[in-house]
Amino acid sequence: MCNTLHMSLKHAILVLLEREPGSGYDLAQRFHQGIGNFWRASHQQIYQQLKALSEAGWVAHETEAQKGKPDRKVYRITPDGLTELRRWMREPVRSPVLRDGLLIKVFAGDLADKQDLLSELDLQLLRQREILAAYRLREADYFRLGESGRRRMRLPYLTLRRGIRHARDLIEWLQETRELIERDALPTQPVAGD
Amino acid sequence: MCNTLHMSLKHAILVLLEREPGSGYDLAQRFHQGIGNFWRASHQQIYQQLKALSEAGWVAHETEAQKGKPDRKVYRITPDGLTELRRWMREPVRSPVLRDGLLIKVFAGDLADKQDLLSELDLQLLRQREILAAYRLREADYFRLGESGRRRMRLPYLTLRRGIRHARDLIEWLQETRELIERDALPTQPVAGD
DNA sequence: CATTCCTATGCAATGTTTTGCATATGTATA
DNA sequence: TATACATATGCAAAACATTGCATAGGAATG
Repeated sequence: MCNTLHMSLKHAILVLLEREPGSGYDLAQRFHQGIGNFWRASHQQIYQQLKALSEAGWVAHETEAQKGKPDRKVYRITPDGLTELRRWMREPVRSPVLRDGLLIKVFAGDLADKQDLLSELDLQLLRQREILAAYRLREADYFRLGESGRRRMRLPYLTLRRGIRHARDLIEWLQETRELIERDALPTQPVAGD
Repeated sequence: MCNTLHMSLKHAILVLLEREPGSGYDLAQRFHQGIGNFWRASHQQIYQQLKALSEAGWVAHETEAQKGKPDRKVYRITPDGLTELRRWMREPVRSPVLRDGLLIKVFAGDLADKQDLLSELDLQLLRQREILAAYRLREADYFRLGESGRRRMRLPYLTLRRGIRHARDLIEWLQETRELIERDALPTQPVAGD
């Protein structure tokens, strides 16, 4: 178990637990917030991985009884887990998997009804604008922090900047692409810049 | 079999076969080229999916004997496959999975040696610059096409534009992030634009 | 008082992707 | 003449991810 080189959901979990111990439920929330911008995981997946991490000895837990609510299992990273995390940090990352169904649809757009394709693009525009708005709120929170808070949250904020840029760039592409498809037009210029 | 709603590697393969029949090997090449910019697949995966697609009746193949080399199985999309592909084209896409280990490392950068983190960023910069250069060559090819060729390749080119933008944007982020980490500095302004 | 949502956990089955191996020949390079 | 690389296919096992279900009580809404 856990003998393959790259694994990353496990390490994403270890990173979160290194910052602060928490239950599977907590982790699911935190994935939905911060780290979830660049690594998504369902609660089932998190519970499965916590089990595997326990078996590997990289995390440990204590059960906390709660009145009314079900018990919480509060996980924390172990010294072995920290060692493993540091090892992983030194190893080069694999390039992220690219899997965007929307681009397949655009690529093969001739097979679809033009209106369908346009509404798909509109839907994505809507979603990305919502995502960007949420990121902008978090960014504003960051800039309301004092000097020391900003220093402490510097690295997470740098990853948020990546998310903001990504959403902003995707929105621009969606807009330009939508317009070209609607007008049945060809792009006249290469993508600007570098 | 094949009863789940969203599946996309299968559909990416169907899209390629709709454009032109080919063997598993051919498809692996084509993934590496065009569609591979937004959907990557190893040859093992392609062979597995071709088998599943055959069993579902969405593709069919004939074996072509070759002198010297092993036989090729040339796959083509069936009428049922085309029906399925059109159905899939009308269904909304799931949002792409985000899984970027580099961002986990930046997020948790305090655990790592600063030099390690910087060289990781440099490595990514190098890779992305190479990717961007390759995209730019393909873009130049596109603009050398005549009016009719450009019209025919319009949609694939629009997806290439997405790739170019993405690489360009990532490079900018990598540069700015690298510099901030090197200088131990805080970003002074929110990400510009919208 | 019924319905829905939130907290909190998890199993079982299925589906997808990766990893590691295996085969076989032709052509080009050192 | 070794060695490597490109063509061409695939199996088996493990790892990873998704889907659907299940439990259970409290708090809020209608």
